[in-house]
Amino acid sequence: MTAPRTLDRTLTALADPTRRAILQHLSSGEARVTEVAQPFSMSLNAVSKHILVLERAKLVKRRKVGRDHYLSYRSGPLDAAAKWIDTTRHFWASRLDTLEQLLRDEDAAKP
Amino acid sequence: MTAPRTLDRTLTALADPTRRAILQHLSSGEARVTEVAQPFSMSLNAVSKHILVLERAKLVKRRKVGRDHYLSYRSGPLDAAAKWIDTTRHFWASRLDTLEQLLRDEDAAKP
DNA sequence: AATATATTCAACCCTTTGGTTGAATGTCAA
DNA sequence: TTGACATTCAACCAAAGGGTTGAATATATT
Repeated sequence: MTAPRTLDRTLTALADPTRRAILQHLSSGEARVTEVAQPFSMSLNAVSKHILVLERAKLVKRRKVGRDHYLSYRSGPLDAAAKWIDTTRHFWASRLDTLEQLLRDEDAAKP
Repeated sequence: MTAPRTLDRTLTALADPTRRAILQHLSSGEARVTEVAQPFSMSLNAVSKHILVLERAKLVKRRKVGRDHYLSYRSGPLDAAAKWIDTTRHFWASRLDTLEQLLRDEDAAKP
């Protein structure tokens, strides 16, 4: 299972449009920090911070080559988050279904 | 499609263990604010605020009966988030696979 | 050696967030 | 009506988030 703190970090990282856009951009392959920052209207430093958040969440990996830092997308945490959400969702759905069934039965019993 | 702001709110709401626990609790049916707050070691007011966050994200619906507020879980946003994550994930996976394929081909072409 | 480039570090500034306490509001029950 | 209960509102606080600017570091280029 995914530790709660890990899930926190993953979801927090994903809960920001800039960071989602960064991941989007990295989906087509590695890119350097400056390249990743280029489309945004904020400072390079701001993007650098966003990248750090993604890195802490292990959604992005960094490979340093000389002065260049190559960033790449890592699928692990997103897979884990998807799995968590999905199992939780299904679990809840079945619980709610059961409840509904129960209420329906109770209704049907009323003559 | 889910509006970005909506997705932000959903993910932000989920990125907190207290709020996830609240949803967990609501999965077994409606509950009043005090009931929901009972298991936590924080003040009722703090929980009330968390509920508000869940409500803004439409993950929780409130039904007032006299002085009691009955809270219930709504599946919509979680379904949407799951769908978003999943399609994004698959899209990226295919992109990365394609890239890998490309590199493999290029490698194979080298005599 | 001097300069330009890629990136982070550090300090600062707002705003938001997650928590507190105390008072206010609305409803039920004696 | 008086008092207990369920809930929010309001003010406050400390910490975190997202942004800025300017300096520092490390590597390339000339």
